[in-house]
Amino acid sequence: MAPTLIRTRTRDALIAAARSLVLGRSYGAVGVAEICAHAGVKKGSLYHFFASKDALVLEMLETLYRELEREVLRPSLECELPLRGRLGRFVDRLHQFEIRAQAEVGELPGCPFGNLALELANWNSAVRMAVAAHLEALRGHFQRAIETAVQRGELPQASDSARLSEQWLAQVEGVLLMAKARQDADTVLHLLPALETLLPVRPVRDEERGNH
Amino acid sequence: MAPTLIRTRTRDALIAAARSLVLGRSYGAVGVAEICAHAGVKKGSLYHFFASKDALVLEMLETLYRELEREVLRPSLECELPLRGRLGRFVDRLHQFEIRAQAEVGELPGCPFGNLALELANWNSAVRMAVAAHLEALRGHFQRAIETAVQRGELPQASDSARLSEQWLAQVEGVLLMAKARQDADTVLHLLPALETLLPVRPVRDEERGNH
DNA sequence: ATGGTAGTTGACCGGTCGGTAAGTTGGAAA
DNA sequence: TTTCCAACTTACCGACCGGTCAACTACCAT
Repeated sequence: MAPTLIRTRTRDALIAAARSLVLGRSYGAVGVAEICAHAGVKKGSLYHFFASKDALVLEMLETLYRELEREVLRPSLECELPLRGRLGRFVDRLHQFEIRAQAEVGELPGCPFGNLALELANWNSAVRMAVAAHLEALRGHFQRAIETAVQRGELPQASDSARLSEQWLAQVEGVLLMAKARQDADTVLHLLPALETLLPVRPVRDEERGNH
Repeated sequence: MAPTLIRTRTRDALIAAARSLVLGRSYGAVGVAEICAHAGVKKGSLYHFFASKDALVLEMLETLYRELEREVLRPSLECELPLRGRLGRFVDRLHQFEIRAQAEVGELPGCPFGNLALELANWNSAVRMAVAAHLEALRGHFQRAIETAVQRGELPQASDSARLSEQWLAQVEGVLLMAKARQDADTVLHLLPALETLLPVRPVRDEERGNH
């Protein structure tokens, strides 16, 4: 009933088209004409619903991040497992996310936020700032998972959760960059488990684990 | 005397301009008109020396990679120090490379090859293939450094140098992505030492080192 | 002096870019 | 039935894209 909940068919089609095309290529390599054609809509309609190409991409990124949180981040990093188990789930969910996106979009997208952060670095735009904010939010998920593990005694009390989360983010972005460059989702499975190695203690043997 | 050694002033200026602009922004965001203006040359001259924008960028990348090898890779990864020392030098040289580029170009470039690999992924062009080749060459430097360390007994004989070099490359690319997104060269110093952590043994204490 | 040639120039090409605005349509409220 | 407005279409804009081309200049070998 709330008017803002009425999502027009055209509006959704435009967001979906922008998502498919921008994830498959890049921001600059996709034009509004192509987005409209892919959505089965004329250009004028795009500018009826969105103030600009930027505004459309901005909203697409918003929905994309929410989906990433719902299907990858929360089910893995916030579950009840110990940290290593959560990491395993994260790698697996991320792998499946890439595979699904590859099937839908036609190209393996890597990390859409990392991609745009690189492409739009030194470009003053609202998109650039939103992308940076999403990357920071992603890092926040990592940091909270680490802090939870510290509280549970799985990691030393002195662990620097801020720096560790940054190193995790760097590793994730680097692995996704290589996966996209190679168009190979399995690269995620092969390289991302190294996230464990970045932790301040070696992989904990079962008999060693517990409060210390 | 050899005719091919006569590098015209114009030619060099075009390569330098392409380097400065493409590193500062991206491939798609820089046009030939802008490159020519930055080089103080008219567009016709560009197409006298280069067959296309692609050909110019291709040659720019070639010289850039040679410089990277000369000033970063070889002095660090191929020196006589133990692996940890070589890694420290690598981090430091890379940090200085970013700072110098930031001073010359105006923007922190991150890894030019990683940037282009992302931007041109799923784009069939000669530039894309050259970029992939340069990334693979970079990984080769890492792998050789690791294999040398194995031969010297600094790492276990069973070390998987191919996979380790891939994880290093991912970490380097990820850190440079974040450094570029933040336009902060110190990010390299803060995050890249994690390369050590990816090695199959914990940081070796001095009294522990030696053949095993 | 003369012809050849590498370098340079400016005008120009078709195509595409993001964006605009006037006009048409259809359905719900009055 | 009339009015009104959101949804949508069509035609168009100026700017810029990578690239072409014929003409011109400067210099060098003959």
